[in-house]
Amino acid sequence: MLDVSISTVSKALNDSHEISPATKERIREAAKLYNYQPNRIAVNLKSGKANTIGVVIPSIQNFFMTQVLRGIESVIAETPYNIIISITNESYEKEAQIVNTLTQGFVDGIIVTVSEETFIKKAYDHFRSFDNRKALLMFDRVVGDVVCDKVLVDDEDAVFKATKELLASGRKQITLTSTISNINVGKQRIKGYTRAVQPIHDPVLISDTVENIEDKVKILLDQGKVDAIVALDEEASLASFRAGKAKKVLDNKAVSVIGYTSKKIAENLTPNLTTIDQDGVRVGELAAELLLKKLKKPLKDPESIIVNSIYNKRFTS
Amino acid sequence: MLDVSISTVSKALNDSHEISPATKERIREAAKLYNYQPNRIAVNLKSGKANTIGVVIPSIQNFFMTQVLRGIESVIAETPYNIIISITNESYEKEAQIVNTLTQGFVDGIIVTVSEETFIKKAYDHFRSFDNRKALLMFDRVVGDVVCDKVLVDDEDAVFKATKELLASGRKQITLTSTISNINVGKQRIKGYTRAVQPIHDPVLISDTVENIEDKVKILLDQGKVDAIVALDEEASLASFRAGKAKKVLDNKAVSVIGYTSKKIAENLTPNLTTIDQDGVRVGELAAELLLKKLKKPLKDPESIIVNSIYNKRFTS
DNA sequence: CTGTTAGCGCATTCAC
DNA sequence: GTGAATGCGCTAACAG
Repeated sequence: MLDVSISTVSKALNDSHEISPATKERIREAAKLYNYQPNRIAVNLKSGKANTIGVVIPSIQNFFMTQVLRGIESVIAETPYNIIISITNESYEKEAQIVNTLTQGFVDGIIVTVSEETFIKKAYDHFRSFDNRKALLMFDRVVGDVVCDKVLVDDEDAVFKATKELLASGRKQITLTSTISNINVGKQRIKGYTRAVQPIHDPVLISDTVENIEDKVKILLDQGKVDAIVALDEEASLASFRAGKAKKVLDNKAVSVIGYTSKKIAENLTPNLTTIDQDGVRVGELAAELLLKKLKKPLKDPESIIVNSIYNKRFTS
Repeated sequence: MLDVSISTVSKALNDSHEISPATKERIREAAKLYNYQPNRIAVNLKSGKANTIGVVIPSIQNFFMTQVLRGIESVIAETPYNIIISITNESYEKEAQIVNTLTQGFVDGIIVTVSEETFIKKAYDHFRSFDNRKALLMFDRVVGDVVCDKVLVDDEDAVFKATKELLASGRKQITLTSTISNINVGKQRIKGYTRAVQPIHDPVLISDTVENIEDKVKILLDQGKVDAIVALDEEASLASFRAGKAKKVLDNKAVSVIGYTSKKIAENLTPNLTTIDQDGVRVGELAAELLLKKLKKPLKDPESIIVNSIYNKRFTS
């Protein structure tokens, strides 16, 4: 149309040194005028690269995940890579489908938190089978069997230490509540709790739905069998908190509740909730950095990094 | 390798009627064995379709957005389409870049909430310029000038009604707090508030950062110039709430706070927070349905749908 | 400095 | 019922 060949256009737009400044300028103007945009799909197909990394997570309704996303984004923003996020809703089928789709040309690598159903089914083939040249990194909920880079949180240790703190502050009957016992993260945390209380008393585990946790905690409180609760996730934390409020044992400090909750919630509750804080942003940053490293040197051995949590005491006693 | 041509394989895998059941079976087995996956990029390039819709939002750190995402996903899950989500972090540049990338072959249509910076800059070209055959839908924060399908929330009306309720319950000095006055949603809500209080008293607007809101509300409370606060977003709600708690005017019901907050937060605060609830899931569902409709009939005239909010009273007085 | 050609991986006519 | 050839939009090696 402008009396030049197609490849000249391509070269001009890519600022090739073999095109004269004059024609470059003409072509660029025409491109702007006609609002030409190179078809990324074709570029990807040709180059075999996507310049995109995929993030596959079970849910977005939780503070930790949004923090991790922020961390990933802050790192990736400094690179030419784009991010696409997909949500599995804790479904194995959806996870497998998404991982397959993404790795079929859309992305160069993926960052994954494994869904609950996948853990229950122990079905990990979708992580093993895809083209080895795609980079894979798991964070938070990882599968031991699958060989890949990993970014972990010190779940067992963090809960162990937090429980110890409770014991040190004079608590004698500590109950654990959880809605996430099906996934390895939950199991690790239970280990930490158990290891801490074992010398003092038998572990008391309430591993159930939100509603049932609230009811069961109330019963235990009525029986006077609890003076502290360790909650493993936000749902369990709030259920335990509500039970304590209902039984009026929180404001007078008869019972302490500590849990995994966002700062925003913990600080606005009355009384404030003591929490175990995970550094989600750091997890995301490390995950992104590690993946980028692997993208550059695909042959490197897989690494695992552990990010420590912080015990954020907000009660007095 | 299996003594058939490339096109036979393609047809067999796509279940073409021109291939004999026998060879189909052989090819499928081989495909499974070698874990063959058709390259989606190539398929897209060939077909000109992506079977994917893009969701572009400014942030994910807020309950409404996660609800909308759930709504979108529940609808899209019933279709052959995939979803990819991208976050703009309220940045114009990122938004423009993402919209351009996605529409260059990755997606068939996009669902967008416009970022704050884009509103401030009034820079909407990236929404106008892309290929008309891509479908575009805006929700929540929409640009009046841009012609496309829209799903809106009844911002002005909802705040108008809520403020009226406060007045009806005997409140006489209502202050508004907001961190979102730069975007049209915030402006609409301010209109609703103003329209409601105007007959009674001059509007009092605290439009600031979270920290400043908390301080300014405290000052107003000290001066005895407020007996109710309408907060336009979660940050403002919690800042106003903390100020009220600090001044001990909430538990004795001297002051009412109502705001935009997730149920999870509202119900666990003491006292519970009265809220204006947006039906995010419904917004997402409608957005997805409308976009799918447009994908089928690209020539239809743009539609706008308004989703009503619900006033969820949790205080007594 | 510019144009011709081939090929990325697939689906789809059109012959056979 | 099967295979050879063409092209999706682009880049890059090669000629001119």
